[in-house]
Amino acid sequence: MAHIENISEFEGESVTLQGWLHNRRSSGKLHFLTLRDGTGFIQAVMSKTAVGDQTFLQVKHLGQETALTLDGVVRADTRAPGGYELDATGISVVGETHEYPVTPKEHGVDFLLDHRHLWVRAERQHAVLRVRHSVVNAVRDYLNTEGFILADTPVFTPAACEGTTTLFPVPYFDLGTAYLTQSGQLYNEANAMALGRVYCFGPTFRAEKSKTRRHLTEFWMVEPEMAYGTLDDVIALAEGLISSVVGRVLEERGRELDVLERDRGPLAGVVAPFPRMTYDEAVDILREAGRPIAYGDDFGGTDETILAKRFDRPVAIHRYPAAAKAFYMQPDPERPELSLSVDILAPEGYGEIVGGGQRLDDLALLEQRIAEHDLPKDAFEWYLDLRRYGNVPHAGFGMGIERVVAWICGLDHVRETIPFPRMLYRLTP
RNA sequence: UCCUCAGUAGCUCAAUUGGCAGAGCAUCCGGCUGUUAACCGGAGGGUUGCUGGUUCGAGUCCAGCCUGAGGAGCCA
Repeated sequence: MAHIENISEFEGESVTLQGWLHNRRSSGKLHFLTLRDGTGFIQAVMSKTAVGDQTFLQVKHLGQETALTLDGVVRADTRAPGGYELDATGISVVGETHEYPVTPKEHGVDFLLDHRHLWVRAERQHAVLRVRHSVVNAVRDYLNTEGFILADTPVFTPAACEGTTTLFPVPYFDLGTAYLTQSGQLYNEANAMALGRVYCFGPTFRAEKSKTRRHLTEFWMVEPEMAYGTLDDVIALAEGLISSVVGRVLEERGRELDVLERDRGPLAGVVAPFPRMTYDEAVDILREAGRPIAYGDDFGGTDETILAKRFDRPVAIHRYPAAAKAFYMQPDPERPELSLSVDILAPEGYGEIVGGGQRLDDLALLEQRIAEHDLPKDAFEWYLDLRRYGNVPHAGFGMGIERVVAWICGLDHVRETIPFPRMLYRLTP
């Protein structure tokens, strides 16, 4: 079976393509039909003499997104965007369509999001989702090759992983309220003590009332965790992972990047090692740039953009003040007020794509931090067991897939990087 | 939660000082043998987000509300 993706293998041959009519341009005796089949887009040329008057007239009245199978001969043509065209010899209409809403002209964001179930058929959206597929595959391949075991963590959780972030409550039979996971990390730590190097990869839910181009309420996150791992191990792993993912997209999604008109230059330079700076150094840079930042504050979106724009590849910022990070971060032994944490900021203003660090492994200090954060100690007893039995240094991070895809594709909003985005004011379709 | 902006034909948008509701695309009809968001000619298509107010007259001015977008905070 021929697909548009590998149509070059069929040059000179008769093929049948199963797909949908993406667009039609007609003259008196020629139809130019753009067909899409899920793997790509191709133009078919249908002449009146080749198919006869009756078929030619029928095709003239087919609407956009009509489902059809098209028979024809594959021909190389320099005028065609993909390098190949189809000389149509026959057509069979599978599903008629009239007045398809998402026309080839411009549309507003609200209209497009209301029609997301149809918008995903558009050429740009098709390209983004194929890039996402490659990103996800590259992540899994890299971690698998590095000896990580996939050990997925639960979506229903009994309490907050990090006390601060807002959670989505769900009624859970007779056991009261469960919450949708906001991170698999705590369970990852348990799995790492069993399997050594592990990762979880699944949806994550944040009920924050964030309404920006970088936020979804439901997003996908990959979280590797390493027993006997350190902060340096985390930074090295993240560098390897990110550069591997970018390399894979450049290798296998060139056509999609062309459709998105993505400049390859900034992506080609994304190779390890990445520049690194401490939180202290970052604060100095921001103050020199005139930002009124108080020492100890976390960085805002504008701050992140200023820092990231100084480099041609992602930058790792490490050793944040402990107060600015979650309760489970290991203190820096040389300066206990700092944490062995790291954020990696994507270039070109795309912000934080990775956050992680070395986990707090001192039982007494962990108990103290849980108390300081007013977290229910009972709910964390199992987590404290990890420090009681076979306790070792360990480290890990989380990487947000949608932000990575948005950056690689050069999009201005993460909502286009997932088939059906979930946002503060949008739950449908 | 706060700040800013927007809502007129299926879609994207115009409408001058408050004075007849418009265009392109889409749809329908016709034309064209190399189009790339094709083009050319014709036709149909309106509760101007909602409620109230000012006025001889409101898409336009006033008040309230609804919906959405961008940003802040927070985060991946």
